[in-house]
Amino acid sequence: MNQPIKKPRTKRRTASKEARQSQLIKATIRSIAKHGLSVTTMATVAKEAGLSQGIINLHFKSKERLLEETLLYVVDEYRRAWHKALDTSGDSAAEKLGSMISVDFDKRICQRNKLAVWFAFWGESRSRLTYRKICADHGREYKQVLTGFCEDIIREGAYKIRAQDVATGLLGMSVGLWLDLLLSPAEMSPEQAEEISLSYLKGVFSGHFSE
Amino acid sequence: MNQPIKKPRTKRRTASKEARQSQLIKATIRSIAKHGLSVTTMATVAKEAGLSQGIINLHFKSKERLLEETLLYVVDEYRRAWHKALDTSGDSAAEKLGSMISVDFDKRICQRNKLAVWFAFWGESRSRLTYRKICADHGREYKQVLTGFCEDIIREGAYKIRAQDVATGLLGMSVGLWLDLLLSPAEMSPEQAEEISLSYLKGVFSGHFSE
DNA sequence: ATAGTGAGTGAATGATTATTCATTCATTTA
DNA sequence: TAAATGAATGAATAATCATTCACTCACTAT
Repeated sequence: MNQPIKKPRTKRRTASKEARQSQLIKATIRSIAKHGLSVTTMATVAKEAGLSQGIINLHFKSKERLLEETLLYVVDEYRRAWHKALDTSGDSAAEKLGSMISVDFDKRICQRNKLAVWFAFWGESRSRLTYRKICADHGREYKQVLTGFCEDIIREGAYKIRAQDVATGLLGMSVGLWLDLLLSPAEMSPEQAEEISLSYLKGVFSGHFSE
Repeated sequence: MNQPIKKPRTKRRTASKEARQSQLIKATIRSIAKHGLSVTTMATVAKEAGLSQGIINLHFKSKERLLEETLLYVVDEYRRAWHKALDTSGDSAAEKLGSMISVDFDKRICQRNKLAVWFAFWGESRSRLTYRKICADHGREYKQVLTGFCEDIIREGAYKIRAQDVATGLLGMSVGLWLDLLLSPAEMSPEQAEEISLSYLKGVFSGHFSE
């Protein structure tokens, strides 16, 4: 407190642990999107972050941990987004379902950098227990909530279909539409994708979603 | 022709170019499924094939070419499968559509090793033009055919939905269900997956698919 | 049989990469 | 102000990897 005047001639070289970790995770996301997971090295991440080689091992123990934390970050951001959407949406099951769909195609969630991370880790999941577990844990929770709303709607409308099947199909369709957004952004927009998902819901729950 | 009797004391050490290349591609598929693409090395592939280090550079110029040929192999196998299914299925658009779906969940096509390859390359596609092009070229053809049948059905049934949207949604759902088969085989079977896809078609084309 | 052909090998090479650590430097504490 | 702290650096290290190539071996043609 005794140095009120101080020219910050150079940029701050130190930052809080959390800020640096977040900075490195975001750099990892960009590196995976730009170079692919198998060409993402400590060097590409450090360069992307504008920091030095050794800093990743300082903040994360190893490259592997950095990658796990990156996956966790993306999964958790998605999880928080749909939890929040459920909190602020209308009370009916149909409205809840609709708000979950719209999160899938929210610009923040389905931006290409993030989608690249999802697909990169799915591609490695078969051989990496940790990745598979992170994805499976979230997927289980998500599908359970989705199934609950479908059950309500089916009860209300006496539809002849299994709730679990609709939930699985809906989630699956989001994954496939995400792939379109990732690989063919010229031929697919988040708005179109959301419309396609809604048309599925109109098809199976005609009494609830046909405006 | 002058040596009718010959004890093959050791295994044949030479094989035709095609046989070796096919052997190496299949070994690559197993390696990607077992170790993941980013841990698949010349050594893991050679070991999986039961051959020596140098043989990959002999038959394919580089690791990169081997990977491209592997992706092409899987894509082409899938392409041939649905072409063949269209040749042998009934004439109506609904039957054609149904037979394309059943190819997606044919044991030969959706076995986990193959699915691991699809997702591994999708994960790298953003940063590799060659992979992206191979996937996009097939995807375009597939979706075009699918859209054609949807147009026929929509015309026949006067459904209020865009053919392209159904085709995109259907293809997307297959991708998502493949992910379930890849990551959670205990909770998803090809039969269930096919049923879920069909329930989507029943929803949007109720007059054509409700038995 | 013998020479010739080319598939196949695997040790050697050079490039890349994750990790370590002695050192530097900004900031805080005394 | 001086000492202490710990964030950050980046050169050095050790490990891994793709590629090369001189050589071996199976098979064919003469």
